[in-house]
Amino acid sequence: MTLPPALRLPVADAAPALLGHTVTVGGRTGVIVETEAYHEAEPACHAFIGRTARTETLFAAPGVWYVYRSYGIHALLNAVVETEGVGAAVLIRALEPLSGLDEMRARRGPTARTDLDLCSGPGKLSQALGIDVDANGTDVLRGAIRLGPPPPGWEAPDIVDGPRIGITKATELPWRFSVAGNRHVSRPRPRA
DNA sequence: TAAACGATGCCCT
DNA sequence: GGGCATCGTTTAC
Repeated sequence: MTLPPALRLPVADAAPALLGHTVTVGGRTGVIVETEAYHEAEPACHAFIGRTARTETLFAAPGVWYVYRSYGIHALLNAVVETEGVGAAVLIRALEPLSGLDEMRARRGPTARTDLDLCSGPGKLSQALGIDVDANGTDVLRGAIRLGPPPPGWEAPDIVDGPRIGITKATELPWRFSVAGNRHVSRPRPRA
């Protein structure tokens, strides 16, 4: 296994390039259909304040996960990108479930009414796959959470961009990317 | 030691 | 489509 080249791109290019890649935990796999880019130069990124105990992972070499807790409840999964010493990461916002659907349903519980609810949000996909903050800093190729290339037959999708979700700063940047028309994105039709 | 704050999700209309 | 619950972590005193 070799590191996906997308992880070494500038983050605004890495985020759309990661669409179509797979994330696997145990026997559960999903295809990335929605991402957001975060970079230390803009204030919405955790790395904007510099290196702290919390943000240290963001400055690592590409090839590790940055996992943190949001709203005291949800674990959010990011792939660290660019180069060592630069705080940049791609937030994985939604997956299209590919295998291990039964266990995803069991982990999500009865609130997931349909399979569209399994991984259609950054907190949801972490719960469905079993990702927690103890995976922060782990390797994307050798750790418990595996990043893989797009599955056979996957074709380069049409990509829609728009403003990022749930932030109050730098909202003018069109750094949210999703697969056009995919039903598993967390908020369809980002620009209407 | 204490207060504020979310890179959200869920339930209700 | 919109409003609110929720609680660990961070940051300030």
